Amino acid sequence: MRYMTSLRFIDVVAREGSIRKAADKLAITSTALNRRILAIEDELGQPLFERLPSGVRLNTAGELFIQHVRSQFAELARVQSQISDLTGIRRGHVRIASGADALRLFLPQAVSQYRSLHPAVTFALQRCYGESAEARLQSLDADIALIFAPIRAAHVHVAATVRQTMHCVMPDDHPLSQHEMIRIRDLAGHKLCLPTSDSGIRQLLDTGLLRRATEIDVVLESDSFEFMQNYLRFENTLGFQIPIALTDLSEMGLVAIPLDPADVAPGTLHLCHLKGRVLPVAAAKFLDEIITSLRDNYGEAVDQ
Amino acid sequence: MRYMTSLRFIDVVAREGSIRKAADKLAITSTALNRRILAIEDELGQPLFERLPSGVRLNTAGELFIQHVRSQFAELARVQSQISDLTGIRRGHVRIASGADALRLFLPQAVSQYRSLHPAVTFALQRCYGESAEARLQSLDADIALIFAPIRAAHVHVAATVRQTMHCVMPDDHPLSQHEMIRIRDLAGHKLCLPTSDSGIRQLLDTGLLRRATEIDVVLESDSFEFMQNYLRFENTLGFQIPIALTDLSEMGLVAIPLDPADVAPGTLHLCHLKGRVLPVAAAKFLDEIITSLRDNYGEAVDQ
DNA sequence: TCGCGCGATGCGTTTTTTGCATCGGGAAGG
DNA sequence: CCTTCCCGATGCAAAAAACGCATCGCGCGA
Repeated sequence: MRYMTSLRFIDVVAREGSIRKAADKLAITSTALNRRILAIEDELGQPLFERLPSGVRLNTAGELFIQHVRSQFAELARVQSQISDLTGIRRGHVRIASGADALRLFLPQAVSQYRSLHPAVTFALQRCYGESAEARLQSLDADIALIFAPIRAAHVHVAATVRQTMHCVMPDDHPLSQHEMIRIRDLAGHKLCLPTSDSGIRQLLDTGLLRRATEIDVVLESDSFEFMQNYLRFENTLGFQIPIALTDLSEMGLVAIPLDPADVAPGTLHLCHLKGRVLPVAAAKFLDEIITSLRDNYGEAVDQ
Repeated sequence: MRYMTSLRFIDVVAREGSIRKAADKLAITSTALNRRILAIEDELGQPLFERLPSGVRLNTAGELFIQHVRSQFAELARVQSQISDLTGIRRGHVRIASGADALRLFLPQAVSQYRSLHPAVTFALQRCYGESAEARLQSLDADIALIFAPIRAAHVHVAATVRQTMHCVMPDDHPLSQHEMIRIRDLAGHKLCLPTSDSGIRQLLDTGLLRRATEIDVVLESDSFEFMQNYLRFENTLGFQIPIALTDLSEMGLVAIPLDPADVAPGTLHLCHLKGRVLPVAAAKFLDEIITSLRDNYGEAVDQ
């Protein structure tokens, strides 16, 4: 929308921290951009940016204003999507912030199923962990977040939760592969692959392992589940995963066995959006879909 | 704010129902206005107005959009007032929709007291009854409403309520003037002045009188409390009023005597704003003030 | 001390917006 | 049935706004 040009510009300047960099990104001259900002500050009666030698930075008023600007964008998107829905064709763009877990299989399936019904809806999937996912909701860079970690920020609304029991993944010829359930003490003497510590899985494991004070043998850390899963096939080690991230293991010669919940507490996957925000039609309906899908596939412990 | 010009224009067109009339009001030519509207419709991808021979009218998409536009204005006002508050000077404009009751004495006092503390805050007071006050909250033409009537619309949030016992107003030489409390049956044989039926007072009275099936003698109806109160001094009749609207009666030779609550149920004065809306600082603080003031002056039955 | 990168500003040019004149079409009135 | 009036839409020229270029002043780091 044309009338929002100045607002869009301000948003970019705030993100870039420099008028010249923002101007580059927007493909205009710094002159024009600078004057737009001066004009708005003038109309508002006070500056939004502090001028530093290295660029600009939002002041307190600017922080308030930029939040308003971003909510305007989100609101406009919502209204547009609502209007499009009147014609019968659902349009829109849904931005999802998710941990790597749900990006493996669950979200690809869910998104493709939704898009087969509503081809005019586009998606953006951003991989990120707990706190940064919450931040993206706040800055309106994401509509929906799937967070496998405790929710910290008060501005996040949890639309649904799913309990996820930690699983151990291993080659099917691994010594532990015949267990029905694995205890922490069983891990002693085995080689482990762990996710990096920003992952919710790792945080749960750390809590469990620490409590049991078990001597463990970590041979590898990675933030890529795919890498770790493939690595297990070459070195006979143990990986960890939650159900939502479990792909079809058997054809890779792998098995997943639950850890005893008494040792490692089940984690909780949260479906969230920004509190107080009315989501665009497309995003709201997609959220409904995945809540239903989670309830159907990962069962019992889904709350509204 | 300049960047909102097109939106302001659209709002005026929607209200006027005609591009040419709106153009007159905005002191521009219909050409310019027309093209702005076409431009926005073009950007949005679909028309917002139906073209009638006599002018234009919002279609469904337009209704959705205009609501968005108005909420943008309200939001901007809120942010501006919040930013002004940073500098220590509270600025803003508070629009209040109220029945005639509170406009007599309570609101004049409350507003003047607030303005003595915050002279940069301006006020608009709109006299209107129940349903239309609710409509003004919805269309964002008012920030706060004082409604002496049941709340009908779901979009209205009640911030506080005050119970108001119905009083009978009469010259101090009236036969009933020595009563401690008046029953409906006492009214038989006396001449009455009643507010018009859009008033909350009248509605309460009608309920009470109907239930008692008392024969009453209505000599006069008016929507002006001031007229009625003055009229009582010339013809020895009975008027009705609630405490918040009672001015200093004794110096006019009038007295107010409560009606028995068993006969006429006490009414409820509601302080409302639009549900889900964040009020501008000035409006929010004023609301706090009058809630406190009501609690102090009209006592017991104030809820949050 | 010099050079670099930053935001601000004067000035000529380009793009956008506006106003005037006019068209086509439906509604009301003779 | 025709005329008249008022409506929104549109071509074109003038006015206004936005833009880009060149340049200034200033603080930081080499």
